[in-house]
Amino acid sequence: MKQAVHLQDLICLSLYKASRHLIRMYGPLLAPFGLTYPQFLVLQVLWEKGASSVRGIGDLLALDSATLTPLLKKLEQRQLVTRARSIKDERIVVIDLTDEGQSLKKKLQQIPKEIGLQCGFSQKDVVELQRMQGILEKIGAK
Amino acid sequence: MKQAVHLQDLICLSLYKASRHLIRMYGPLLAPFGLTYPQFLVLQVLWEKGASSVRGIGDLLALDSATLTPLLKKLEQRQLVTRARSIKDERIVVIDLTDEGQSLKKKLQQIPKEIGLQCGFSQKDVVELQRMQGILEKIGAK
DNA sequence: AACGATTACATCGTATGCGATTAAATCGCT
DNA sequence: AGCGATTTAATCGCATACGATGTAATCGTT
Repeated sequence: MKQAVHLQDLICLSLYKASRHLIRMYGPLLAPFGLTYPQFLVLQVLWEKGASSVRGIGDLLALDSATLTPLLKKLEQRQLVTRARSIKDERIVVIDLTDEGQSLKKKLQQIPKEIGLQCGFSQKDVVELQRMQGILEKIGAK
Repeated sequence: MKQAVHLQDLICLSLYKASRHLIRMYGPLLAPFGLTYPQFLVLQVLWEKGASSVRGIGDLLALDSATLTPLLKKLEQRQLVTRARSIKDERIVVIDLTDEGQSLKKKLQQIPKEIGLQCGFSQKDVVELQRMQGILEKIGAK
């Protein structure tokens, strides 16, 4: 009953630092395209899933409309996506890629691998990190 | 040369989601004390290390003065910490706990364990997570 | 049909994060 | 001692995050 919790808030602090560090690594690679990491993630969703609702994007990224709506408006202003109310259900706003947004896929899609290299992970690290994924997904499962 | 990078931005997205999810879990536990997670982290540093410079805190949490200065001013207004220029080196601002800040330690220190329980990690998960730590620290090593 | 509950977004307020820049103090080297 | 380089904080601008709230559309039941 003695053990003080040290700067090992262990898991959470490590995740917090590692997450921000990786996002910072993305910065310089995305800046030439005028994009941020969350914006890149939204594009990634659209490249993979096609037209999606705000909710659909938010479910995949664990972000709500308070964060996504302003972000999506910026992507719309950049002409990378379109925003339109669904006809079948007026509550839903459908986000879709413009040609320009679609065309970015080829230019940006190798960035994650780039980051992986910069991290200098060993083969073993990669295995660990992938096993870790399962556990992290569990955390995200609410 | 074919493999598209799917929503497995793998590592980074998982970290990003897991980190935010854990921080969200802290929210309700810290709110009664009027604290946020980053503020709690700063207090944790001070509880463990004692009086520290802004830089010293920032090194441990990977945050710079642009983030810490406003945050520390808030903690100062709450009377939880003091801010004072060092006499030996006027560049340095020394942050120290007030009695009130010190006294919060007992009340807040069990929160991380609380979170751990809520996550429902198995014994095995914990081992994995700790092994993961080493890898994550490597990421944070710039 | 009608109406309370639910769902999907949008908006507001507050609190981070961080790149870039500035200002002041200290260091190092000659 | 003198001065350019470095170090430490603070400031600015912009882009998230998220709890709380508001609003309109749709759903479920009666």
